[in-house]
Amino acid sequence: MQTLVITLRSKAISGITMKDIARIAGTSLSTVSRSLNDHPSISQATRDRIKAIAQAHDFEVNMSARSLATSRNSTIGVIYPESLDNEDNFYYAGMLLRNIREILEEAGLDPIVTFTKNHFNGESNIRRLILQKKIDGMLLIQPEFEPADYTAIEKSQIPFVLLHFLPFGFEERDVNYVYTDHEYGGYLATNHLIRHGCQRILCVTETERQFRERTAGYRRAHAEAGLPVYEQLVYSCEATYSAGEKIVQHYLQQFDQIDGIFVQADITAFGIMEALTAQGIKVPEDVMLVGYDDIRMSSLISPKLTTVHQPHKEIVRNACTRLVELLEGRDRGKLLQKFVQPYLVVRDTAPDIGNNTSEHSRGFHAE
Amino acid sequence: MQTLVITLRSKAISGITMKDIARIAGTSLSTVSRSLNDHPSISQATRDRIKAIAQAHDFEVNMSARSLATSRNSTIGVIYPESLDNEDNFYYAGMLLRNIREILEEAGLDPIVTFTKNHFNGESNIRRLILQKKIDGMLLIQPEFEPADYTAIEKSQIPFVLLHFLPFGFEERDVNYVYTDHEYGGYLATNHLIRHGCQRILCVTETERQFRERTAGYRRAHAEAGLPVYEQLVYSCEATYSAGEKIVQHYLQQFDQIDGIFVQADITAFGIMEALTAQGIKVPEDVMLVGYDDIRMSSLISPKLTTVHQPHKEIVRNACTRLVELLEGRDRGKLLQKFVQPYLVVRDTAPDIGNNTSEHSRGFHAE
DNA sequence: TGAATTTATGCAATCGGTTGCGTAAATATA
DNA sequence: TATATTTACGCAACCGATTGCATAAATTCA
Repeated sequence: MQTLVITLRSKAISGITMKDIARIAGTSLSTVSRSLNDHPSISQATRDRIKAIAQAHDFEVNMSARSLATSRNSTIGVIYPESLDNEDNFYYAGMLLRNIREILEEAGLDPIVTFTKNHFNGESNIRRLILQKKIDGMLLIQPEFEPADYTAIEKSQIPFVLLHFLPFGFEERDVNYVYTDHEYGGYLATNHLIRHGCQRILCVTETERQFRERTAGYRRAHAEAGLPVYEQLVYSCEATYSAGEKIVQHYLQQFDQIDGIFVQADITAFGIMEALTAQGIKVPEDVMLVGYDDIRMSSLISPKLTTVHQPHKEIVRNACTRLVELLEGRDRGKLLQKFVQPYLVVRDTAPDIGNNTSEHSRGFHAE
Repeated sequence: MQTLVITLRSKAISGITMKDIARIAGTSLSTVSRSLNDHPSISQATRDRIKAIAQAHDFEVNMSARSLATSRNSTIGVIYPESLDNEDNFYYAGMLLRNIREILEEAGLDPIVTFTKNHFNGESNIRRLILQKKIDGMLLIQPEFEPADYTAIEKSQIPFVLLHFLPFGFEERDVNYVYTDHEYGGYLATNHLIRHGCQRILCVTETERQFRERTAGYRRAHAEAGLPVYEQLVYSCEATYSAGEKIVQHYLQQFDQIDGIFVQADITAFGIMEALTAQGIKVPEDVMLVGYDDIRMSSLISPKLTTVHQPHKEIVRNACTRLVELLEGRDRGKLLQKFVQPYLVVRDTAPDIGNNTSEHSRGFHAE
């Protein structure tokens, strides 16, 4: 189906400019600009008149022109590793992005998303974004940095906030961040299992920082309860579904001893549950299980997963609020280094003593 | 922890400009611009020399300036309804976005995402994006349009492609779109059930267009097989998890008759399976079940879901390719109105006759 | 009422590129 | 060798805003 398209060479039905408004209002261009930006030195009458004209003509400021003149863009870069965007982490990245968009919108900012690849990538996206002046602030969701990237960020002097991840060594640097108290999350999960009678708790972890911290919480819970930690029960592997099946295979002989599992990623928990079921091992009757992340699926499958919930919204809100502060030049000297507290969501795989499958029963906060 | 921040008033370590390069190279500004843009009327020698200088100084073009001069932005707007971003559809939206980002990146374009709210929203995001000149093309993922929005789009004369949804009436308009052949998807699913002996197939649908088309496929499969369609078995409801539970309740008395279910959304299928299990009805032994969407979860739960897969990547690739064409002014007269073919993924809830749970066994394509 | 302020507005430079047009130098043509 | 072309580059206008500085008009003060 072919169509004749007549391309008008006359400038399309594009919006009017401030110059046009000036002509209509019989004022100067500067007056229009100042009126629309609520500059104080404009009389109320003129301001109103000009705003009315702008409104009547559907005027919207040309952001390129404004950016060029002010070197501000009202867009901020959201940068996260490509690996956060894989099928298993999908929900996770989406959750963060969704909250980011929602909160930035209130501040009149647009997020522009880009990735950092894991494999080295000479032509760094970050550097490009900064130099092209497309962004004037950054939300960095990065477990670690390419040295070149971080150098580019620092040299650029554009404001940024780290969230969700905290690369090693950054907790003491003069950097704004919002991070979860994973040690406490690990403690909550393990303590829950111990309080419900578990004595030999398998701990499925990973090598990244936040997992190590969860394991530290696992240890603290044992210590507080006067229980020994069996090192062979601490198992490190990728946080994927298929890893869960391997783990069950690996510990198959020991499931008469193991009475609890703390899996530090829900997706892995699913793999484990599936494999356990296949082996005729029942959750929670034979072994209790607590996950970490509280992804959507966890409340849908059966039995529903008891898990540690990370307060994404709180993380994002804190980070965005701080970033906006920085963009507006407020409190530049302040430093936001916040740890948010996760909480336990008790469901079926490790139910509460009364066995009431209450949703969202919050754990105690650390402080 | 307080820190002393010394804000340098000297213009930060921002990049150099073309003017700087011109000075260094001892040429005019225009020559620099033309060199970097590979304009033909520049000698190879000059071009190389200038590019070398640019490279050596980490030059990146200031996009605001370029946009202002050319009224092009190399960003395209990705616009979808907020409802696609809810917890149940999450994976879905993420899947599309992910593919979009990947494909646009190859073309040197940045996506900028925004939503349309369902509740009326005078201050339309679309209009703002267009008038502010932040985007020079659009990917529209919209089941329908606010009249005001669509008018703004048309008047703006910026290129756009519809994908994934096709609002009523648009199939015959001079509009580029990529859409799935849902009728065929519905046919595939139903035909699979019928061929495996199902005679009374519950059809769980919804009111939106794509669902109606799936139901049309359901009817065609019946007609071809010479089977009657029992209208009371066609049930329309929201595509959510909880709806699934309600449905089982609603049809509880009839499950001695019903031998197959075609659920037009995987997430609803999960709700149904859960409720069926609770009632002691077994899938696939007592009733076979085919879903639609092939979300991640479908291949993870047990029994694994037989479902219709929509080829997101193909949809997105077609749409993006066409959009890039339009942006470059190529084939403006052409019209891309493409239907992509979904295929059936046979898994456990409606296994193949040989009962081999082969993944990704493709259905036959319609043409 | 004249001088000192304050208020409201305009002028013009600037942000960093792109591009039509003009022209000198280099090359091809007769 | 004189002329016609082509090649390579510079000039200057322009894109649409913002903003420091100057100034006319309005207001306050003495």
